[in-house]
Amino acid sequence: MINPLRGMKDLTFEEARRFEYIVATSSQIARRYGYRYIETPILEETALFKRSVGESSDIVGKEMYQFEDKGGNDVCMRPEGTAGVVRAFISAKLDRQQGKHKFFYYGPMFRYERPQKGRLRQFHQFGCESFGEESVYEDFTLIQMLTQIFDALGIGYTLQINSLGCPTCMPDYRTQLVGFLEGVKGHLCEDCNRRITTNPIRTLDCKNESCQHHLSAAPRITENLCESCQSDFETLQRLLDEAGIAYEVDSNLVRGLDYYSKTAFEFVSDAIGAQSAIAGGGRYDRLVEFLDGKPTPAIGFALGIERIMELVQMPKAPREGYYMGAMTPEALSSILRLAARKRLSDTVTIEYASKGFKSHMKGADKAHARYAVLIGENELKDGTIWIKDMEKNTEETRRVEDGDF
RNA sequence: GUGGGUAUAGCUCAGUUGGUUAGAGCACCUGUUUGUGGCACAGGGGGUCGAGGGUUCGAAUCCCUUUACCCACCCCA
Repeated sequence: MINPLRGMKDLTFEEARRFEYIVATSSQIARRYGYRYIETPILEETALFKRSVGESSDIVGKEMYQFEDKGGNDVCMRPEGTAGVVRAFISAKLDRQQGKHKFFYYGPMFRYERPQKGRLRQFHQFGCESFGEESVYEDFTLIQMLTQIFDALGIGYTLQINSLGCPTCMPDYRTQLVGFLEGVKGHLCEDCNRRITTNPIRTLDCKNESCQHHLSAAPRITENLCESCQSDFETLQRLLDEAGIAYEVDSNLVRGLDYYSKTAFEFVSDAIGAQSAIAGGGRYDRLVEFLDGKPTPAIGFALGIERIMELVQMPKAPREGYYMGAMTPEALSSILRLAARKRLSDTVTIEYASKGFKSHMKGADKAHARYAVLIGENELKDGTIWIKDMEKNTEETRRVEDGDF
């Protein structure tokens, strides 16, 4: 027997239903905020991710499905969605227009990690990217949209926010932080020592307790923001307060991808194990430029569909459509004709085998059909069908007219 | 990459100090007189006990090896 590869899963039945429901609910809400669907390739040039996600990140450093294709190209299965959308934005030359563009997407992402609860090698994200909007009101709106999505899905969460600064204030802060880190480097773990040169900000969210202890006195980005960043961060908090959206400021919240600046946020659940982030995002005003586009402010988020599948409150599936069956073999051709007609507008399940009444009733129940439609000898003779509403428990015999009933 | 745990029916799991043809619940199929689903009752199909080797008269059970999965570290949505 051939099993799926490690860290890859089939979704069927109830799981597939959850998946569809999350995508449908999220898409519907995103559309209300002006987002439109975008589909980008799963396979991209490796350079795209190296330049956007960042070579210092673990994702690019050790988790990518990277290989050479038959044409000798260095390619990668996308490990996240933003890079591809930004690349598509630039490829379509939308960066040369002045307008605002909002896109949503969903689909598989690939990271070669050790699987565990809430972490697969092929997993799915739903995401939104907003281009051309500089205002912090957009940051707020995006967060608001996420709360609306989670509320619609019946999911509880904690919202954490931070500001990562911008090219004006970040370099100074970074220098300050490196200075501090050099002073305590003897007490920090191996990873953090490496990060001092590769990506010092990442030390802040090191999970090592000893590191956290020694980093507690580290300078905080939120206390070293430039005027513009500071004022935007304050505005964001005021807007959230006014909207009644609860949040925590976590100055150690550092997104794992290098491209974020200013607003960064994360939605966390305490009900799904160690992999608790259910959505994350932030502003990436410099990314379009890094990928050779014209400077364009942008902000986005992604949510992890599999993680949310464990939390979503599903509405009860109603009985739907028709179950049709014959109680005498001669009636099957009538069943087929009627089914074809009904299928122009409704879901129809056909039982090809001629069976007893009770057996058909069981079949209709199992098919979760709203209506059971049967033809026996009497009905065939009279040109009628017998139909029962499985929910209301009402039944009648109807005449077939114009091939329909 | 590092730890720990678990592998018995489609699913969730029992299986006593090694002892006859390996069990339960759920699910599935067929019946309970050719006309009423969910309920009940009766019957049925389905397992080389993850794989390989060893100890033994005898192994699901003890020992070794191996693989897969799960959880945690790490990473992140």
